[in-house]
Amino acid sequence: MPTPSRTSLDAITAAGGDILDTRGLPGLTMQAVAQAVGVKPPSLYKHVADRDALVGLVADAAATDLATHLARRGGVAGLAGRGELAGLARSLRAWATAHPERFRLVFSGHGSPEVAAAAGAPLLKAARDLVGPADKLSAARLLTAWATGFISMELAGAFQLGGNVDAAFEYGIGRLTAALHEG
Amino acid sequence: MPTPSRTSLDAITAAGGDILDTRGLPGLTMQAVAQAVGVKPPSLYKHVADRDALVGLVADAAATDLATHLARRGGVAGLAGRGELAGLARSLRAWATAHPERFRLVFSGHGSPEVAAAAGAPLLKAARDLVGPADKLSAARLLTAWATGFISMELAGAFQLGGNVDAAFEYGIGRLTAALHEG
DNA sequence: ACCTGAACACCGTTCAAGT
DNA sequence: ACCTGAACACCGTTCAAGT
Repeated sequence: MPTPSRTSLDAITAAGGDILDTRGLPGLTMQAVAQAVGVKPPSLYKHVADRDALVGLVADAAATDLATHLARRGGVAGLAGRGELAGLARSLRAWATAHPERFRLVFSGHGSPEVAAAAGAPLLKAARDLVGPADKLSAARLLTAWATGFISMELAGAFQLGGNVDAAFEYGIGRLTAALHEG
Repeated sequence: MPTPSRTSLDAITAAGGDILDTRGLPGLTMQAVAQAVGVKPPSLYKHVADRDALVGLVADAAATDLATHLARRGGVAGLAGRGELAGLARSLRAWATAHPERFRLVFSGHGSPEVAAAAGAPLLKAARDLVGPADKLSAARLLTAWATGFISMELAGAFQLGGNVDAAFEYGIGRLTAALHEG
């Protein structure tokens, strides 16, 4: 007699995201997720291959959330060129500050490359407006690498030497957008 | 009757580094390290508080290794200003490529902030030569954030969109050093 | 067709007992 | 003073048995 699923991939993914936020990646265990969706751990294997696959699902969901966050911000501002890139960088940092564990997971390589690439689309578009199609990929990578590196170091507590971290972020935005604008 | 230690912190740290290289951070277990130094797992707790502390030791050893690698390269080249920063960035990437797991660990926040800061000293010096003392901290952070972000994405396989990754790295060096030089 | 209990291998950690 | 065996809690995963 076929029994309807007592849980679902969506429920599992959502519960995984909540657990990631509150207990970090080490706390994202099969047991914790199973309990959150009201099922015993072995049942999860009917929906997911193993823990790695579950972590990948949570990573992809976070990347998609980030993508819509970036796309919305870009649309609202409607600025072209230099200001658009700056806005995207600030928007990325704001999202990372609100969801530090999700940010770390998105850029850790646990998700699918396709989903991660989709999240970078707004950046690619803004980069093309600034430097033209020939250099847009390199320019987008320059800004993405800097922003994710800066935010990762900030989240890891690597900015112990003092100084204003907000100011350092704005300094980077200013120098980078100026450097790209000239090219 | 006092018994001389059958192992040591140095041996434990060195074995931890080897295991990290070959089996990654998940493979860096108390059991694996104990076996490598010829001891049973409970004995490690006479030398180390817990696994987190052991991981921290390995991270600090890696950061120190990176620091000497960067300092040596800087000394050999002997270039001032713009070329020095570019050389340091390439040197960082070369070290990361040779020891990807150690690189990831160094910038993951598991080590002590003091040791990590010491590794950044050559960069701080090169930045001061280029932009002056007022902006040296922001400038060093700009280059460090970009380089670590770029390399992290490269190691995570985030550069799926094609294009020449080496060329993108050189593009970043060129734009960044130019932007800092003008300031 | 999905869920469960029981089981196994593995891991971190504690502690009393050895030398 | 350091090392060990035994033990405990926890985790991922498999599988036969339930409904």
